[in-house]
Amino acid sequence: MSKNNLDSLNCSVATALELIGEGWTILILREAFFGSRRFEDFQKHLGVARNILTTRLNKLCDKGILERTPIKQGAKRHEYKLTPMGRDLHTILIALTQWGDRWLQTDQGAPVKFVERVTGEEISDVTILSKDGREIKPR
Amino acid sequence: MSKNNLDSLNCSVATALELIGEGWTILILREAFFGSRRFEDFQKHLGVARNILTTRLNKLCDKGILERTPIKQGAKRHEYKLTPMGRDLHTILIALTQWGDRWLQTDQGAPVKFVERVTGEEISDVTILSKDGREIKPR
DNA sequence: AGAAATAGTTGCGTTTTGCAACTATTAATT
DNA sequence: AATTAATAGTTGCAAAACGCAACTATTTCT
Repeated sequence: MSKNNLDSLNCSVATALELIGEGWTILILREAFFGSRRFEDFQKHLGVARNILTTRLNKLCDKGILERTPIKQGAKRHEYKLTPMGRDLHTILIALTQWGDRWLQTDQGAPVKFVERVTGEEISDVTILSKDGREIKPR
Repeated sequence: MSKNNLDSLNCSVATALELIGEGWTILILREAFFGSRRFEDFQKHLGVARNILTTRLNKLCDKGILERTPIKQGAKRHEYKLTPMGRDLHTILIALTQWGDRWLQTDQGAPVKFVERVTGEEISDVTILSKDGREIKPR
């Protein structure tokens, strides 16, 4: 997939995919949402090759989706945290998860449920709403 | 990205990405939502290499996201159409588009707006709702 | 100080992509 | 019906991306 081709499509989806469409990137972001912060966390949970993880984390930081901050003040080691731009990817992650749960049989059902932190209630399916709040179906 | 690795994560996101996470696949699906049906439509609009397009369309058909149907009854040539499983990807496409529009500067603003067919009204941002309809923010 | 943990880097083989030319079949034109 | 153009791939080869395992360099812990 040549960068030039995608650019020339001049489309938000194409541009977004240049940032988060490479292999492992979305899974790395999912791990970040689930609380992973450090290189070894991501590596152990995902089993991704270390050199690939390095390049993905670097790119995500460069593009402002993750940020590197010291583990504690004065420390030399750093951790990778979602920026607001990164946290805003939650709709994509949840839409992906729910689509997967609806259409792809896994052996053990839906292994992860999203619940509200405050109430502990499960969230509902992602829906596309019109500006006045009615649900919209495709086409 | 080894298939084995992803499988062992046993996660809807990982499984979903095995189907739609390869290069060009999501853009092909976007074209399908925009009305492309035939091989040359996809190829011309995206500029994707023809051999890649072949393998992606085959996989999407194999997995039930697209289906091949004769262009008209009795015709030898076929077209690629979204199945219900494919149409249900609209949340992911819209979430991606809206994230891109919010965070990625393109030279000419948001080039595509999603509108309701019936009313012509623009749709609102994708939000994650709790089961009783309140909006939920990440964390 | 010494040992263990952490965070990468490096080299190399494999796989996936991209490109362009070529082929085969179907549909349109005369 | 024969010829031409359009459509839908296929093939071979070069370039880029990925995967693996071993190695290195810092930090942190004891």
